[in-house]
Amino acid sequence: MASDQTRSAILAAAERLYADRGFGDVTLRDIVAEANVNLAAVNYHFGSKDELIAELFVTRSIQTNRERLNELKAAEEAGGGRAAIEDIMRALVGPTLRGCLGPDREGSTAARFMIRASIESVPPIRRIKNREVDHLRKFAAAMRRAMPGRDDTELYWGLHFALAMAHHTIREKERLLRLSEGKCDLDDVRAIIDRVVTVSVMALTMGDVPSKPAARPVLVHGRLTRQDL
Amino acid sequence: MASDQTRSAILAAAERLYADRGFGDVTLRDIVAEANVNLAAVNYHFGSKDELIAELFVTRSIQTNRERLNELKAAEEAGGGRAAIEDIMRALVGPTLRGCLGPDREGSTAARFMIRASIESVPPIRRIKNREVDHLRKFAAAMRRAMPGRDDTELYWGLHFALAMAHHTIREKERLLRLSEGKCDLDDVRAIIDRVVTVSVMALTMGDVPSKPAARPVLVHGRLTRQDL
DNA sequence: TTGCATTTCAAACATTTGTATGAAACTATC
DNA sequence: GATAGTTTCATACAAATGTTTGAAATGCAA
Repeated sequence: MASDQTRSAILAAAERLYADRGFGDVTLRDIVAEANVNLAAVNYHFGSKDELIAELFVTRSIQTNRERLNELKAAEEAGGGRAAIEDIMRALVGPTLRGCLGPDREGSTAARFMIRASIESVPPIRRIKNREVDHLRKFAAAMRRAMPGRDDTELYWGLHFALAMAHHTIREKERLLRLSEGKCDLDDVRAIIDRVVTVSVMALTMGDVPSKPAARPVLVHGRLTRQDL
Repeated sequence: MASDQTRSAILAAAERLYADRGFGDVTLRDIVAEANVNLAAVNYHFGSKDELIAELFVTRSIQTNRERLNELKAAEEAGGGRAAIEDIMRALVGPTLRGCLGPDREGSTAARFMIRASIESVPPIRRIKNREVDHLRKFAAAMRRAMPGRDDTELYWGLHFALAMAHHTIREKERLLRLSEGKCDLDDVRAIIDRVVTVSVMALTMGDVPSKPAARPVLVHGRLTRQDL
């Protein structure tokens, strides 16, 4: 068997098993059994179990981050170098939410894996997440351009809350579903993104002159209307 | 040694070690060494390692939940049976945030333990968290009374987002601190609670007639002013 | 004290786990 | 087809871990 096939088989099997049963319950022996390869193959190809997990997570993270930056770039080009704050937030939370939620994603191994990675927090994944700060700074910079003069602190809190809503929705979607007795539609990803973006923008602009209704973000961009919520 | 002393010593040592080093890195042998008791004492007094962890978490959870319900009750009594939505949200996120953040809490074992429990997600703790839905329903009910006529879906999303911001702030406080280069003050718990409450109420009321500026939550209750944000 | 229940203790158990080894099989190049 | 490099494989290793055991110690009531 060609070397790449074994590598790929391990990656695929590992992602599937981790997605289904979580990191705590899956051993290397489970993985190699699922992949139909020898136990030693994991250490031969990846060095260690942790490096295997890291590679799985890095691969998916890079995909998401690339999508985010693509969306951000597109929004900035469309706005002539300065994107609207709403579009920036959309670029931030959209890829993550689309990647993990939605009816078609139910069967997606990648989606389930990323949800697991979000819920459980194993050392190799935590190490990678810690490097995410550099990536987020690009969004902070874009936000600063979109809202010049605004205090940086407000900006960071807005960014933080946007990620909070997105990740918590992914993490706790089962609980929200149970709490709301199915009333909250976790499959309508577009609506969820709109919702998160709207609240994020509200949080970011809440210091704005309250006497001018036109300054309200929901109205400014016109994309979000009441029925979207 | 009296039986209770051993039990207490194990609980205290376990909470301290879990708080400092996380669930993944602490073994029963570490705990009994720290507590100066015999290895078998854990299984004798608690049955299993998981039951020990469960007892630790349940104890702290009950404290938080009780504080939440007390605040809710106080708010409802003050409002003549119907609490203001802002106070309900404050009762929801206040105890958790106060319990885990703040300069004085830095050295608190309980606080660090709960942060760990929020970050890592071990099976016994996950099982307990799943039962939290019943507790949250009481807040959903209070919210329903505070905002009659509003669609339940909106209400659940608001509740969900409030918890999202609170828990994510606890979980990711280090990252937010690093991202903002210390600009976000994670020690000013009162300000953080105000912030989370304000955004939550905004999220809950954002469907309200946008043409009437007076309907904006920040202005309605008057307690939150611009300098709070 | 005697007797009974509770608690402590040292030691062993029984797995499970990731990793290492060294030979065998395979592949590609000359 | 011989050789060198790569990959696979069965097996062993070594260490860690939660749990159990049965005896010893302790506490307590009669």
